[in-house]
Amino acid sequence: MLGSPTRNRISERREATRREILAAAWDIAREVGLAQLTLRDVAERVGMRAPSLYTHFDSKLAIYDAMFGQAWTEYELSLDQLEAELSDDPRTAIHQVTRHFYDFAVADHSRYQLMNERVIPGFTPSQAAFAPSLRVFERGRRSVLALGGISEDQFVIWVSLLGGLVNQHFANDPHGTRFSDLLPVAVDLWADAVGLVALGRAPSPR
Amino acid sequence: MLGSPTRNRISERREATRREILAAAWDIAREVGLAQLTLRDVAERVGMRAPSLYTHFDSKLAIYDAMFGQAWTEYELSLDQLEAELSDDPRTAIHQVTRHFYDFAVADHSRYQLMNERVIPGFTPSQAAFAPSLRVFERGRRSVLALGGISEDQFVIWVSLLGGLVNQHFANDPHGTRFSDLLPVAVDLWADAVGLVALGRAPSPR
DNA sequence: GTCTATACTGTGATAGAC
DNA sequence: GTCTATCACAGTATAGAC
Repeated sequence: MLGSPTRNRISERREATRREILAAAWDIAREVGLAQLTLRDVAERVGMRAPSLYTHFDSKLAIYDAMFGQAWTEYELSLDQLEAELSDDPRTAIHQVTRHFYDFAVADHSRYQLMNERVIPGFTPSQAAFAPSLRVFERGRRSVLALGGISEDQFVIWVSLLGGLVNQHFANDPHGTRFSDLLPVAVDLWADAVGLVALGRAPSPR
Repeated sequence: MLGSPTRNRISERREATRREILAAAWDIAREVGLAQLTLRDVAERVGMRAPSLYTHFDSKLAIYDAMFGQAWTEYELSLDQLEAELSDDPRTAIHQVTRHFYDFAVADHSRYQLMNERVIPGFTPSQAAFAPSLRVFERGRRSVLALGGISEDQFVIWVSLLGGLVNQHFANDPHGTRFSDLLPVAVDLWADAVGLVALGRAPSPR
């Protein structure tokens, strides 16, 4: 019964409506800010009244939760392309991985806030929505450790540095390239300290 | 006229009431979270009704603004003691400065959110409240650059790394010491990379 | 000047008719 | 599945008592 054609058409329609709602929510979040999102605005954009959204989502936080899952899934998918282009040279590779994350983060402030900051009062991602986030972290961890000679501590420090630079960007130069320009400098600083070599030469002396 | 005794007593009373309101606001923020603060709760704690707060503050955001100024002023004052205790050894000194900021940040999540993250929808600090924050930054900048051989870029990278570690703490281990333990490791990594010597020995090889 | 009572607006959320 | 009506609770503007 669950697999009957009728049942499928209905659940497909439901899924499409959910996606429509989420797309509207993203649009509004980008326009007015993640926290300024209101259910009435979202409903209006999809041609509904606010209470009707409760047919598709349990609460406003459930909408944020689905958006959280979408954002991390989107990033997870982007990793496939990154890994296909990844250089054999460890020094070049860490620059690539860092740049990839940084550019994704900086491209959409609302998305970054939802993914990595807890800006929404009361919001904590559900286990289901958190899953892609965990996978991404593990994948990044393996990528970086695979560069050779990197300790767990050094990996966490790299993560912290990268997150710190993104925060500095949004706090102090959200429309400029100051921290984007600083990114390779920071990566080299870290790579020098952990002794990450470039192919064919010794760790660069600074 | 402005300096008459009556005028002073009145303005002193006003100031005391403002401080009382802010103290109540801090208490509630620590209990229920910075963003969950409501004017009715604040008013109740000081024995008023919510609208009465508007005699002393223009808006809820004005209360956050005053709290922002208080927090940075508090940190600014704490720097006097730090600088009195500061070691002559550059390597030891950077550990002290870093630890001082980290411990202050981690001691009060609401305070840190207000000072360094933009968690309150619509809140941007006023120029007046921002002044102590700018002074602290300049003072920190001068302290670090005075250690010798540090570039502006390297200073900004230190700031980013420090902020990143605090964020990681609140996001992933808010009640533990994981990132506190990692702090000296991160500082040494940075100090090694920028060639910050310890007194009487060469930059430590890693 | 200080505080209160009242009320207006906008929010997320629920109940029940269709 | 979507609507209307309504609720509870925010921040806050206003008028007026003291």
